[in-house]
Amino acid sequence: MSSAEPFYGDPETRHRILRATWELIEEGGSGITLVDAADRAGVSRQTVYLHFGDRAGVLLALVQYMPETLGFREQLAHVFDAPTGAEMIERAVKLHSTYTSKIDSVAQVLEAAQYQDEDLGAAWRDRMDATRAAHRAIIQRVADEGQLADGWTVDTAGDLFYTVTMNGPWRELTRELGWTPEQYAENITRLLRRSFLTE
Amino acid sequence: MSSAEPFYGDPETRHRILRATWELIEEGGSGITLVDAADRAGVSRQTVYLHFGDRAGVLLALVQYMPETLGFREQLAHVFDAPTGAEMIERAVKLHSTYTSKIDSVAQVLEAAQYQDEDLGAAWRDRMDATRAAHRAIIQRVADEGQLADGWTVDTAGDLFYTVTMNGPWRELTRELGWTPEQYAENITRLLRRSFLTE
DNA sequence: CGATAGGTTTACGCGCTGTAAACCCACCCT
DNA sequence: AGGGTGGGTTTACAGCGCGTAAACCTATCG
Repeated sequence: MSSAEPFYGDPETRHRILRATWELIEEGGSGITLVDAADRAGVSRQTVYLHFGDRAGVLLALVQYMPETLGFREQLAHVFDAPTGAEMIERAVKLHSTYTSKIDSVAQVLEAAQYQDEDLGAAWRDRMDATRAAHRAIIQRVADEGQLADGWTVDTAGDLFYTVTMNGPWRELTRELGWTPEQYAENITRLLRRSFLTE
Repeated sequence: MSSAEPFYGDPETRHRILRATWELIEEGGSGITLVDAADRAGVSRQTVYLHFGDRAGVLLALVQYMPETLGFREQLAHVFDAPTGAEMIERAVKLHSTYTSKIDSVAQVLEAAQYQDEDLGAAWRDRMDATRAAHRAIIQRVADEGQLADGWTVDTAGDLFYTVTMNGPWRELTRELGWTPEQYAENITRLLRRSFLTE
């Protein structure tokens, strides 16, 4: 029942629980337990329940908390400030790569947990939909400039852009195959430009 | 301790447990429990432990069982029979798409579970490495034919080919965005060909 | 006819989740 | 001073799934 509980308790405490959870997931992987998080936050387990209702509630809160504390909105604005569509693609991939390197551990846990809690799943899909819309908008810009290569529609290319730059491939390339985030950005950008843009 | 237990018990029973697990995951998603699997297989919970050691052991066995029962090797051979590298790419993507549509539910569970059991993680990585090698070999063939576009190395293009055709993007496109496996194959093929092949 | 393989039944301990209730303390208000 | 209240703590308990152990059943085979 992690549904939109209004404010409860000291925001400072809430803040600390979220940070603790975040840290723990980054360090220790997925097997994080509420006791761990509570301990790290210097708080009893029950306090966590007071603030977030249940386990999924904590993760749900993290979905908002992370982009906020990392100033994601502002960085995204910079992408849309780009002069050309081609430049937007490059900036978007770069942002995606650096941002993902900061949140991917948590994202991985969220991805897995989304199927076990309805609210959490909905929140996650919300973010995905927003991401997808942004990618589509970029392709739309490319098309408006007459630069979208033959064979693509805005929808198709937008969806491909969105899915190809999802966390899974990024994770595999950087974590398992040893690519740096910069290499990722460079090569994915090349892949996309060659496919989507007219010469 | 799901480590390579030798044969134990009736192979038929083993078979039925695996099929039951497979079915349940396909139907019900990730929250599958050993009781569920045992019940469906018409067997007691302890029998499952006798055959597979523990939960991870069942999934571990599935990693082998699925490609075997689906005749994956043979289909893969057909990919490598292709006359040209470009044709190999097309066949590989097509195979990937149809095969994934049969195993993705289970794959999703395996992906999630791989971090909680060492042996299972190793087995999963094994399969991933094999997949990656196959993709690389295809790109190598393209390069041998002098068809690899400027800017790519075999390694880089191979890794991109491998990661772009991972399950995550496939899942998102088909399950969430409503693409058919055929649309997926067609568009991913277009994406890759445009990027990797010389005109 | 006894041994063995393949399963079943019963039972137990463990860890994590989620809920509930009683209590504690600091602060504010009158 | 004294009562209320908000924010937390402590203790306790039920439930579920995993994993282990031991005793028992029953075909089959030499």
